[in-house]
Amino acid sequence: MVAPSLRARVRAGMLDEIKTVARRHLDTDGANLSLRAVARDMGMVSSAIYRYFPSRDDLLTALILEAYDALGEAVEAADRAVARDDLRGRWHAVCRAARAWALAHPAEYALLYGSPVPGYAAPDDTVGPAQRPPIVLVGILHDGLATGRLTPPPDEELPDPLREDLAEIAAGLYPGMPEALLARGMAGWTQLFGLISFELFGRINRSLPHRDEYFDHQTALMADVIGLPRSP
Amino acid sequence: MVAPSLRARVRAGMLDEIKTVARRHLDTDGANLSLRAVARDMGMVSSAIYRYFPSRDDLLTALILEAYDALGEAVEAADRAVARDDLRGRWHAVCRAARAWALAHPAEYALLYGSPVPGYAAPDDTVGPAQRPPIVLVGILHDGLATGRLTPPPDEELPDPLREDLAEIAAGLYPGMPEALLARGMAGWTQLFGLISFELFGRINRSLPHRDEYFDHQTALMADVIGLPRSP
DNA sequence: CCGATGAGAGAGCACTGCTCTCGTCGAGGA
DNA sequence: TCCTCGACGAGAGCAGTGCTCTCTCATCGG
Repeated sequence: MVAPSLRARVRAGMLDEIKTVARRHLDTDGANLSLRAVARDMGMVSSAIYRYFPSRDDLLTALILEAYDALGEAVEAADRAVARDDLRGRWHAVCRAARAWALAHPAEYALLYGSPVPGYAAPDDTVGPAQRPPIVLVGILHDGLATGRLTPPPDEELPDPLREDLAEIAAGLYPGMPEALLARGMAGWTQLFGLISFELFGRINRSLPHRDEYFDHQTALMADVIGLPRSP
Repeated sequence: MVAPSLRARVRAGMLDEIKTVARRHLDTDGANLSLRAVARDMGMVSSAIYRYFPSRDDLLTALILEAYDALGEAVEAADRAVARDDLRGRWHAVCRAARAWALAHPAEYALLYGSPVPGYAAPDDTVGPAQRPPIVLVGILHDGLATGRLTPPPDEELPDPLREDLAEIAAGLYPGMPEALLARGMAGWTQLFGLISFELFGRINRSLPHRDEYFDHQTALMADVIGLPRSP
């Protein structure tokens, strides 16, 4: 491992500082991030930023990538902190961690799961980190199957094309997972995302002051749907 | 009813035309609507738009209001077109109508349910139209209760504060609706929104080509959770 | 030590939302 | 019928944006 030159280290520091300042602007001003404002905050001129990021969208992409990883790390850490065989506890921990991260970083969450920025297409680098939360959720189901604590739902009538799609997804994660169970896991993930988005984008607050309880109840409902056992 | 003056009629026509052109721009360029571009398309100068909308945000608000009403109308029409006692049929019709409207008007859907435009606060006029879809969904539950076709879920252990919140919401819609059932209805609404958003914001297409089947299966799953009877 | 390279500054372009002013023209009242 | 007031559109202008180009200077590698 060769020691990086001074220039390289300074450059890495600048990259970090730009992203930090940009993240701060994101949290206050929302998604329409101003490159010039970031540069101004750093005592630089806007054109200097282009030495580090070829365009504003690239800066956004970097922020999105880091946000995906931060969310994924938070979710995985929450899962790790619970005993492996406490399936329902893991489920709730993961859901709460995702919500907590979103509430703590609303602008970044909006960047990840809000309406796509027009004219901006997320590069392929993002699909990996983006799948970490749902993979954790499905991992709980897999562990439940493996230890026999989770009995898969009765094999309901799935249309063949859908069954094949689900089987292919399962093959990439945990081969042999029953399609109906995977579908329910995805329902849980969709529900989790919908819950957080509703809460964050302000379509629920008015008439539902006790949001923690509501969130826990709704995620518990999905845990029931999936069939996670009640007590560890 | 007094006949509106020529000037008033011309003004109303201009308002409509501006909104129409703006909607067209919305569908192509996304949420960052350019007032100047709209004016250009109408052969006007940008400042002239300000005779009709005091700011860009007000134009956006008008579009949002109309979009809420269009979605609400589509959903209510779908509900009306099904026999009242076919609860599950109504549920699916409403869900499909919402999805179809969203797929047909992605930019407007993003305006309604995507990340909030920074610095823009939706005025109170929007809460009414915004609640039309969930009210339709809950109406299905209410009809099911009234006709005895829907048996409410066992009264699960709801924390008291949550039960009170739900009771208050129920009081404003259908007094006496069991809180646990209302909660499941809201879960269905959250799920529907999450499904559409995932599909529209491109976080699902890659690995799930048969989206119609997936959507129907997921909404059927929520119909099961709510307890809607299988056949009419 | 010296040339190549990276970094920052500054000017400039096309664009944005928005404000202000200035003619013009139509509708309603005297 | 005339006249006044108000609505309307045009145009210039301001501050801000992303981005490009050029110029200068410090740093690094050979």
